[in-house]
Amino acid sequence: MKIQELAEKTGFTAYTIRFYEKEGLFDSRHVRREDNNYRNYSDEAIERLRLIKKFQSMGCSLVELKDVLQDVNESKRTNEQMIEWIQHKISEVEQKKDEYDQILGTLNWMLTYRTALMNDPQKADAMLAAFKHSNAGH
Amino acid sequence: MKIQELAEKTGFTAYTIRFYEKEGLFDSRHVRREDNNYRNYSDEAIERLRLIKKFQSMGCSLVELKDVLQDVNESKRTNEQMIEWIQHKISEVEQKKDEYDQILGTLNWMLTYRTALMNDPQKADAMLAAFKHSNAGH
DNA sequence: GTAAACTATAGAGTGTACTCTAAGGCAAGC
DNA sequence: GCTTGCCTTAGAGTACACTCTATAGTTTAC
Repeated sequence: MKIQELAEKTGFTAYTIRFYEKEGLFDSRHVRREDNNYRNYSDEAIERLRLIKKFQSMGCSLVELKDVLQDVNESKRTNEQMIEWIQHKISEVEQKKDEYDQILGTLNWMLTYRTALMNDPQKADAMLAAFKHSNAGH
Repeated sequence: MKIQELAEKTGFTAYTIRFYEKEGLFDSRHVRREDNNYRNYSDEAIERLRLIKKFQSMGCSLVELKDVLQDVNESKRTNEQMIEWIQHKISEVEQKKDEYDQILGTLNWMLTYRTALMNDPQKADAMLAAFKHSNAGH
């Protein structure tokens, strides 16, 4: 498929897809050139972009991704290094999930507070006081 | 407390803390000036920075944060708008958590694959084949 | 066969969030 | 009183991830 089609199928712009190629995030499994020099993408390119999106959302830089997504055969890293990296990422993601639970707690507090502010100002004051008190002991 | 102390207590640099002030993320609850023009931070500044860190890790920009963290009294947004924003953020965080579960799935697959590559190459091949097959039906 | 719509490249520009430099003032220890 | 180190500011510089412009070639529809 051509670049515009890939862009539409993945939600990236054609600009971005070319940029990712320049950054070394694709190889011959994903793109080849036609006789007219147009890029021809395989279905694996879709998978690759989905994977990039996933890893990016967990805070991976493009440089890090480039390293990690390389084919096993041509990777600079040994298999042991890769396993180490994956384990590290797994614990990072698990930590992020915990953080998100904390954030949910904060957001729910804010929601309750803002709702009280409208319906029950006295309760809102009490919440604020309780919050300040809970932070007094660190 | 002075800026260096706040920096050490929160893990931000003094540069960043001043930068955040320029961006309007603090108010008189958090910083005041001494006679010598030095910034004097309250304990609330620590809380504020922790909150900034949290919200930032869920993809909030500093501009968005500025809006949201403003005191109820001087906020540009109505309470209703704030409640809407909070609810929106809550569903965003819940979605992110789901995404992270997916990523954990991917990472665990990668870990199993890489381990197999060392100990049981036949299994690794089978995994790769199964993976490609699972993507054939979208 | 020509206009519109797509493709290509190199390289410039943008937005976000820092990060640092330069030049000067203030504070604490010797 | 002087050095060392922290504080101040304005503004420059950096890193990252795009995002677009200019220019040119190719394909498609009429």
